[in-house]
Parts: sequence; structure tokens; C-alpha cells
Amino acid sequence: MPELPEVETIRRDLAPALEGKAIASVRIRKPDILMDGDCPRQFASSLHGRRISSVERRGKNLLIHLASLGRMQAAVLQVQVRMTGRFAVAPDSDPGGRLLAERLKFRHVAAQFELDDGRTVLYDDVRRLGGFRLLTTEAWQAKERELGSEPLEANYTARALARDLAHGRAPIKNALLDQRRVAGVGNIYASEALHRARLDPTRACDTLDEMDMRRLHRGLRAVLSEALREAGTTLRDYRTVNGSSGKYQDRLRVYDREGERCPRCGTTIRRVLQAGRSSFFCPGCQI
DNA sequence: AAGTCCACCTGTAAGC
DNA sequence: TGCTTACAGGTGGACT
Repeated sequence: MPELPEVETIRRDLAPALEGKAIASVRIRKPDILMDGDCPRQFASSLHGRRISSVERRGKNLLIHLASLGRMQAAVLQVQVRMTGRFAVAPDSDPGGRLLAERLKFRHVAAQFELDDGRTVLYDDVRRLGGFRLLTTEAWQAKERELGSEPLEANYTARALARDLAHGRAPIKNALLDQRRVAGVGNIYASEALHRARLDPTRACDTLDEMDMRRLHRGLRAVLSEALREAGTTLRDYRTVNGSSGKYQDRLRVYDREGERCPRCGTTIRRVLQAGRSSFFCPGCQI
């Protein structure tokens, strides 16, 4: 799924439903979504009774912060939806969320969480690539340090982007996907940002000059913030928490548009494979 | 040691 | 109609 705009959209929907509520019960229906291979029963009992203090995002990670309870320290529930994870919240009139699952065609519900207000949070994931990891606050902080910059932070400058991306001979497209450099950029918005910046995705990082980095900074932040405003891009699986599609797919300029005309110069858009993943670009104006 | 490949899964679409 | 293949928004561990 989901890159920064999609994950942030999910966070904004989930936060008001979850914050301040306690977890009454947890049911793990597909154990392989526990990313550390944890025992489902142990995972469920570690969450039982915990109050959710906040729901945050870092890169493509959703972070459900759990308050301390008795002898249990505060903890962080890390969630990655990867390609096909989806959330929904059922009202207290639909215990277990069966009606909601039916309506949203959630055919692969992997986990469900009952809250103390009677609502049920469903997590559905066809491919089960996504999942959950329960961490101590310190363990999360250690993982968090491995992640790169947040590209939409107000103080994230072109100079900082240049520092994050400059070193190495990797193609710029691959570097943008590296979560240790910049966090939250995925395959769609990497292609879109490079098109806006007029940069060939195969260019090596160390060939980009200051002007290139300035255009990339502007292009990346523009595409991410516009996509966030449109609640993300739905090409197949991604849905917001209320089940609707994102709206940015209509505004993509190159991604998934192989063979179409570049909206800037009219040249036919091409697709190439980089590190096993499709990059879309315009050979006419991206150099 | 940075950069690339591949497995992890299921579903869908295209080609024959 | 069916079968096979390629590919899909991500990530991390195993390679070179």
C-alpha cells in the first residue's frame, strides 16, 4: 500500500476512534500477521485492558501508543499495512463487525480488536504481508532511529534532502525508496516526484547537483502533500478507514501510464525495471 | 559494504 | 474455457 499519504490518511481516521479507548479483547485470526512470530495468545493478553494514548505515524508505520497498566510499562504497537492491509471501525450496534466486514468485502480479516466503547476495529489483509509488532518504548525508539527524514516536516529543507540522498552511486529512484534515507516514499510517489523534478530515475545520486536537489525537494513535497489532500492513491486495494477510495490516482502524471503521453511534453511515457520494481518516466523531459 | 535479488502471499489480468 | 505467467502500493534477510 500505502505510502506516506495513504498511511497518514488512515492515521487521521483511526486516531479519533481509538484515542482514549481501552482494548477490551483481541482476536488474531491469521497468526502470520504478527511480525515477530509472536504467539497470538500472548500477544492478545499483552494488549488486554490497555488504554490507547495516541495514534501516530512515522514513515509508513502506524504507531498505536499504549499507556502503562499495572506492572506493564507503556508500549508501542507498530503496524505496517504493506501492500494490502486495510482498517475499518464497526459501531457498537455491530458487535464483532460482521456486518461491516460484509459490506466492505473484508474477506481476509486477520485481526480484530474490541474497544471498551463497544466498537470493533477490523484489520483485513489479503496477502498478509502487513502486520503488527508489540514493542517496548525503547525498542521502538531504536527502530525509529533507523528511519530517515520525514519529507513533509516543515523544517525539511532542500539542503537536508541533498544530504539524505547525495552519497552513493545508487540510482536516485532506488535511493528515494530507501526508508533509511527518507521515510514514507514508495514506488508511486518516487516516480511522480522525479517527473516533477525532470530527473531521469536511473541517474546516480552522486551526479545530482544543487539545482537538481532543489527541484526534487519541491517536487517530492508537492506530490506528497497533494496526494494527502486527496486522501491518497487507490489503484487496487488501498481504502480509507470508511471504505472509500483515494482520489489522487486521477492526477498521477506518469505512474501506471506506460504508453500514454507525458502531460508536460507529449513524449510517450516508458516503464523500466529498477531493483525489480517498475519506474515510470518521460524520456523526453526527464534527464 | 553498498547495492541488488528474492521470498513472503493472494488476486487479477493478459497471453496463448 | 482453461492454463500459465507477470505483476501489484513493501520490507528484510540473503546474496554479490
